[in-house]
Amino acid sequence: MFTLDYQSRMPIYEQLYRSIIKMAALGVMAPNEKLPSVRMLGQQLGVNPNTVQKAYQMLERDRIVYSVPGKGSFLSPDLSRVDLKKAELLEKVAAALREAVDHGVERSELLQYTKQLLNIESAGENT
Amino acid sequence: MFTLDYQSRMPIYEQLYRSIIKMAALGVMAPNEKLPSVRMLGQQLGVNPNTVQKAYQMLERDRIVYSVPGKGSFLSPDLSRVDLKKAELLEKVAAALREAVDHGVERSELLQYTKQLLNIESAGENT
DNA sequence: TAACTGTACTATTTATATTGATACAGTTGT
DNA sequence: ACAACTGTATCAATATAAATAGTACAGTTA
Repeated sequence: MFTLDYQSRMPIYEQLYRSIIKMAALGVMAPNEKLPSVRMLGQQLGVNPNTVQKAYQMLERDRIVYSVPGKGSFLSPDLSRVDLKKAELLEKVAAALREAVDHGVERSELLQYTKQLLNIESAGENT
Repeated sequence: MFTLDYQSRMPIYEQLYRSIIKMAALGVMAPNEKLPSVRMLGQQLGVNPNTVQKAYQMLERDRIVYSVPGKGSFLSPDLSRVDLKKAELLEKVAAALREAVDHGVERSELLQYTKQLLNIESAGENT
Protein backbone atom coordinates (compact mmCIF):
# COMPACT_ATOMS: atom_id res chain seq x y z
CA MET A 1 0.00 0.00 0.00
CA PHE A 2 2.81 2.38 0.85
CA THR A 3 6.20 2.41 -0.74
CA LEU A 4 9.11 4.22 0.81
CA ASP A 5 12.79 4.65 0.19
CA TYR A 6 14.97 3.62 3.10
CA GLN A 7 18.06 5.02 1.42
CA SER A 8 16.61 8.49 1.17
CA ARG A 9 17.77 11.26 3.43
CA MET A 10 14.13 12.02 3.94
CA PRO A 11 12.91 10.57 7.25
CA ILE A 12 10.54 7.63 7.12
CA TYR A 13 7.79 9.49 8.90
CA GLU A 14 8.07 12.35 6.44
CA GLN A 15 7.76 9.98 3.49
CA LEU A 16 4.74 8.36 5.05
CA TYR A 17 3.22 11.72 5.82
CA ARG A 18 3.57 12.88 2.23
CA SER A 19 2.39 9.60 0.77
CA ILE A 20 -0.84 9.73 2.70
CA ILE A 21 -1.41 13.37 1.87
CA LYS A 22 -0.91 12.61 -1.78
CA MET A 23 -3.28 9.65 -1.62
CA ALA A 24 -5.91 11.75 0.12
CA ALA A 25 -5.51 14.57 -2.38
CA LEU A 26 -5.72 12.24 -5.35
CA GLY A 27 -8.78 10.52 -4.03
CA VAL A 28 -7.05 7.17 -3.77
CA MET A 29 -8.31 6.98 -0.22
CA ALA A 30 -11.82 7.95 0.71
CA PRO A 31 -12.93 10.27 3.52
CA ASN A 32 -13.43 8.49 6.84
CA GLU A 33 -11.54 5.50 5.53
CA LYS A 34 -9.71 3.61 8.24
CA LEU A 35 -5.95 3.69 8.09
CA PRO A 36 -3.91 0.67 9.04
CA SER A 37 -3.03 0.60 12.73
CA VAL A 38 0.34 1.95 13.74
CA ARG A 39 1.48 -1.56 14.60
CA MET A 40 0.21 -3.17 11.44
CA LEU A 41 1.73 -0.58 9.17
CA GLY A 42 4.90 -0.46 11.22
CA GLN A 43 5.37 -4.18 10.86
CA GLN A 44 4.51 -4.12 7.18
CA LEU A 45 7.05 -1.40 6.52
CA GLY A 46 9.63 -2.82 8.87
CA VAL A 47 9.77 0.24 11.11
CA ASN A 48 8.83 1.04 14.65
CA PRO A 49 5.15 1.75 15.34
CA ASN A 50 6.18 5.10 16.79
CA THR A 51 7.57 6.14 13.45
CA VAL A 52 4.18 5.53 11.92
CA GLN A 53 2.53 7.29 14.80
CA LYS A 54 4.65 10.34 14.20
CA ALA A 55 3.37 10.54 10.65
CA TYR A 56 -0.20 10.04 11.84
CA GLN A 57 0.19 12.80 14.42
CA MET A 58 1.48 15.20 11.81
CA LEU A 59 -1.53 14.38 9.68
CA GLU A 60 -3.81 14.83 12.65
CA ARG A 61 -2.29 18.22 13.27
CA ASP A 62 -3.22 19.08 9.69
CA ARG A 63 -6.76 17.85 10.22
CA ILE A 64 -6.24 15.26 7.54
CA VAL A 65 -6.52 12.40 9.99
CA TYR A 66 -8.32 11.93 13.28
CA SER A 67 -7.49 9.23 15.78
CA VAL A 68 -9.60 7.59 18.43
CA PRO A 69 -7.68 5.75 21.14
CA GLY A 70 -8.68 2.12 21.13
CA LYS A 71 -10.47 2.38 17.82
CA GLY A 72 -8.04 3.49 15.20
CA SER A 73 -6.98 6.31 12.90
CA PHE A 74 -9.17 7.54 10.08
CA LEU A 75 -9.06 9.96 7.24
CA SER A 76 -10.94 13.17 7.91
CA PRO A 77 -14.47 13.58 6.52
CA ASP A 78 -13.49 16.82 4.79
CA LEU A 79 -10.18 16.45 3.01
CA SER A 80 -8.35 18.47 0.37
CA ARG A 81 -9.20 21.88 1.81
CA VAL A 82 -6.59 21.86 4.56
CA ASP A 83 -4.05 20.39 2.22
CA LEU A 84 -4.47 23.17 -0.32
CA LYS A 85 -4.30 25.93 2.24
CA LYS A 86 -1.06 24.64 3.62
CA ALA A 87 0.40 23.97 0.22
CA GLU A 88 -0.29 27.59 -0.60
CA LEU A 89 1.50 28.82 2.50
CA LEU A 90 4.44 26.54 1.90
CA GLU A 91 4.70 27.74 -1.67
CA LYS A 92 4.98 31.27 -0.35
CA VAL A 93 7.85 30.24 1.88
CA ALA A 94 9.49 28.44 -1.01
CA ALA A 95 9.20 31.48 -3.23
CA ALA A 96 10.82 33.74 -0.66
CA LEU A 97 13.63 31.26 -0.14
CA ARG A 98 14.22 30.88 -3.84
CA GLU A 99 14.35 34.61 -4.30
CA ALA A 100 16.91 34.93 -1.57
CA VAL A 101 19.00 32.15 -3.07
CA ASP A 102 18.79 33.76 -6.47
CA HIS A 103 20.14 36.97 -5.02
CA GLY A 104 23.16 35.18 -3.67
CA VAL A 105 22.18 34.51 -0.10
CA GLU A 106 23.92 31.34 0.95
CA ARG A 107 21.79 28.29 1.57
CA SER A 108 23.50 27.58 4.84
CA GLU A 109 22.69 31.02 6.12
CA LEU A 110 19.07 30.75 5.07
CA LEU A 111 18.83 27.50 6.94
CA GLN A 112 20.48 29.09 9.94
CA TYR A 113 18.13 32.01 9.73
CA THR A 114 15.10 29.76 9.49
CA LYS A 115 16.18 27.74 12.48
CA GLN A 116 16.67 30.93 14.42
CA LEU A 117 13.18 32.12 13.56
CA LEU A 118 11.50 28.84 14.33
CA ASN A 119 13.19 28.34 17.69
CA ILE A 120 11.65 31.04 19.80
CA GLU A 121 12.03 28.63 22.70
CA SER A 122 14.31 30.24 25.31
CA ALA A 123 16.27 31.95 22.58
CA GLY A 124 19.10 34.30 23.54
CA GLU A 125 19.52 37.85 22.31
CA ASN A 126 22.64 39.33 20.83
CA THR A 127 23.99 42.80 21.42
CA MET B 1 35.48 45.84 20.54
CA PHE B 2 33.17 42.87 20.19
CA THR B 3 31.01 41.46 22.91
CA LEU B 4 29.45 38.06 22.64
CA ASP B 5 27.45 35.72 24.79
CA TYR B 6 29.03 32.32 25.28
CA GLN B 7 25.91 30.99 26.97
CA SER B 8 23.72 31.73 23.99
CA ARG B 9 22.52 28.96 21.71
CA MET B 10 23.55 31.20 18.87
CA PRO B 11 26.91 30.09 17.49
CA ILE B 12 29.90 32.32 18.10
CA TYR B 13 30.52 32.89 14.42
CA GLU B 14 26.90 33.92 13.97
CA GLN B 15 27.15 36.43 16.78
CA LEU B 16 30.33 37.83 15.32
CA TYR B 17 28.80 37.97 11.88
CA ARG B 18 25.84 39.93 13.10
CA SER B 19 27.87 42.23 15.29
CA ILE B 20 30.03 43.30 12.40
CA ILE B 21 27.07 43.77 10.10
CA LYS B 22 25.44 45.94 12.69
CA MET B 23 28.59 47.98 13.17
CA ALA B 24 28.94 48.46 9.44
CA ALA B 25 25.32 49.43 9.06
CA LEU B 26 25.47 51.90 11.94
CA GLY B 27 28.62 53.50 10.66
CA VAL B 28 30.62 52.51 13.72
CA MET B 29 33.18 51.09 11.36
CA ALA B 30 34.27 52.91 8.24
CA PRO B 31 34.50 51.52 4.70
CA ASN B 32 37.87 49.95 3.91
CA GLU B 33 38.67 49.83 7.61
CA LYS B 34 40.92 46.95 8.53
CA LEU B 35 39.41 44.29 10.69
CA PRO B 36 41.45 42.56 13.36
CA SER B 37 43.21 39.46 12.09
CA VAL B 38 41.53 36.14 12.64
CA ARG B 39 44.23 35.22 15.16
CA MET B 40 44.15 38.50 17.06
CA LEU B 41 40.38 38.53 17.36
CA GLY B 42 40.28 34.83 18.09
CA GLN B 43 42.69 35.25 20.97
CA GLN B 44 40.92 38.33 22.25
CA LEU B 45 37.58 36.52 22.28
CA GLY B 46 38.99 33.26 23.51
CA VAL B 47 37.89 31.25 20.50
CA ASN B 48 39.58 29.43 17.66
CA PRO B 49 40.80 31.56 14.74
CA ASN B 50 38.73 29.36 12.45
CA THR B 51 35.59 30.48 14.21
CA VAL B 52 36.46 34.07 13.42
CA GLN B 53 37.35 33.09 9.90
CA LYS B 54 33.96 31.52 9.43
CA ALA B 55 32.29 34.80 10.34
CA TYR B 56 34.64 36.68 8.01
CA GLN B 57 33.88 34.31 5.16
CA MET B 58 30.17 34.78 5.63
CA LEU B 59 30.70 38.52 5.50
CA GLU B 60 32.86 38.16 2.43
CA ARG B 61 30.13 36.15 0.78
CA ASP B 62 27.81 39.09 1.47
CA ARG B 63 30.32 41.51 -0.03
CA ILE B 64 30.56 43.27 3.28
CA VAL B 65 34.16 42.24 3.76
CA TYR B 66 37.00 41.43 1.42
CA SER B 67 40.10 39.52 2.39
CA VAL B 68 43.55 39.54 0.93
CA PRO B 69 45.75 36.59 1.89
CA GLY B 70 48.83 37.85 3.64
CA LYS B 71 47.42 41.33 4.11
CA GLY B 72 44.25 41.10 6.08
CA SER B 73 40.48 41.47 6.03
CA PHE B 74 38.81 44.77 5.37
CA LEU B 75 35.36 46.25 5.27
CA SER B 76 34.04 46.75 1.76
CA PRO B 77 34.27 50.21 0.17
CA ASP B 78 30.54 50.21 -0.53
CA LEU B 79 28.62 49.07 2.51
CA SER B 80 25.00 49.23 3.59
CA ARG B 81 23.51 48.57 0.16
CA VAL B 82 24.14 44.83 0.20
CA ASP B 83 23.11 44.65 3.78
CA LEU B 84 19.77 46.31 3.20
CA LYS B 85 18.98 44.26 0.15
CA LYS B 86 19.59 41.04 1.99
CA ALA B 87 17.75 42.19 5.08
CA GLU B 88 14.79 42.87 2.86
CA LEU B 89 14.90 39.40 1.35
CA LEU B 90 15.30 37.77 4.73
CA GLU B 91 12.36 39.71 6.07
CA LYS B 92 10.26 38.32 3.26
CA VAL B 93 11.27 34.81 4.24
CA ALA B 94 10.51 35.56 7.85
CA ALA B 95 7.08 36.89 6.99
CA ALA B 96 6.18 33.80 5.00
CA LEU B 97 7.36 31.57 7.80
CA ARG B 98 5.45 33.50 10.41
CA GLU B 99 2.30 33.33 8.36
CA ALA B 100 2.65 29.60 8.04
CA VAL B 101 3.24 29.23 11.77
CA ASP B 102 0.23 31.39 12.51
CA HIS B 103 -1.90 29.12 10.41
CA GLY B 104 -0.86 26.13 12.42
CA VAL B 105 1.93 24.66 10.34
CA GLU B 106 4.30 22.98 12.73
CA ARG B 107 7.72 24.55 13.17
CA SER B 108 9.43 21.20 12.76
CA GLU B 109 7.76 20.66 9.44
CA LEU B 110 8.67 24.11 8.21
CA LEU B 111 12.25 23.45 9.12
CA GLN B 112 12.10 20.12 7.37
CA TYR B 113 10.56 21.75 4.36
CA THR B 114 13.22 24.45 4.28
CA LYS B 115 15.99 21.91 4.51
CA GLN B 116 14.43 20.00 1.67
CA LEU B 117 14.30 23.09 -0.50
CA LEU B 118 17.80 24.23 0.25
CA ASN B 119 19.45 20.88 -0.30
CA ILE B 120 19.14 20.39 -4.03
CA GLU B 121 22.62 18.91 -3.82
CA SER B 122 22.43 15.14 -4.45
CA ALA B 123 19.02 15.06 -2.84
CA GLY B 124 16.89 11.92 -2.99
CA GLU B 125 13.47 11.78 -4.54
CA ASN B 126 10.35 10.34 -3.00
CA THR B 127 7.65 8.37 -4.74
C1' DT C 1 -10.62 -11.23 29.75
C1' DA C 2 -8.11 -11.26 25.54
C1' DA C 3 -6.78 -8.90 21.56
C1' DC C 4 -6.89 -5.16 19.45
C1' DT C 5 -6.34 0.16 19.29
C1' DG C 6 -3.73 4.92 20.04
C1' DT C 7 -0.42 7.38 23.20
C1' DA C 8 3.23 8.88 26.28
C1' DC C 9 7.80 8.46 27.96
C1' DT C 10 12.39 7.18 27.77
C1' DA C 11 16.46 5.35 25.66
C1' DT C 12 19.50 4.60 21.76
C1' DT C 13 21.23 5.31 17.64
C1' DT C 14 22.47 8.34 13.88
C1' DA C 15 23.30 12.64 11.60
C1' DT C 16 24.65 17.29 11.68
C1' DA C 17 26.63 21.49 13.42
C1' DT C 18 30.14 23.73 15.83
C1' DT C 19 34.52 24.37 17.28
C1' DG C 20 39.39 23.28 17.49
C1' DA C 21 44.28 21.65 15.91
C1' DT C 22 47.41 21.79 12.46
C1' DA C 23 49.66 22.73 8.20
C1' DC C 24 50.09 25.55 4.06
C1' DA C 25 50.82 29.77 1.25
C1' DG C 26 51.02 34.84 0.41
C1' DT C 27 52.62 39.66 2.08
C1' DT C 28 55.50 42.84 4.29
C1' DG C 29 59.51 44.90 6.20
C1' DT C 30 64.11 44.18 7.59
C1' DA D 1 66.64 35.39 2.80
C1' DC D 2 64.22 35.62 6.87
C1' DA D 3 61.02 36.51 10.54
C1' DA D 4 56.52 37.82 11.72
C1' DC D 5 52.61 38.74 10.28
C1' DT D 6 48.36 37.70 7.19
C1' DG D 7 44.30 34.55 5.23
C1' DT D 8 43.00 29.65 3.95
C1' DA D 9 42.25 24.79 3.55
C1' DT D 10 41.85 20.22 5.61
C1' DC D 11 40.91 17.26 8.98
C1' DA D 12 39.71 15.79 13.83
C1' DA D 13 37.15 16.27 18.03
C1' DT D 14 33.29 17.68 20.32
C1' DA D 15 28.61 19.21 21.19
C1' DT D 16 23.93 19.31 19.80
C1' DA D 17 19.94 17.83 17.63
C1' DA D 18 17.18 14.65 14.95
C1' DA D 19 15.36 10.06 13.96
C1' DT D 20 14.17 5.78 15.38
C1' DA D 21 13.30 2.12 18.68
C1' DG D 22 11.83 -0.13 23.39
C1' DT D 23 8.65 -0.33 26.73
C1' DA D 24 4.71 0.56 29.42
C1' DC D 25 0.13 2.54 29.87
C1' DA D 26 -4.88 3.30 28.88
C1' DG D 27 -9.11 2.96 26.08
C1' DT D 28 -12.26 0.00 22.98
C1' DT D 29 -14.48 -4.01 21.48
C1' DA D 30 -16.23 -8.51 21.37
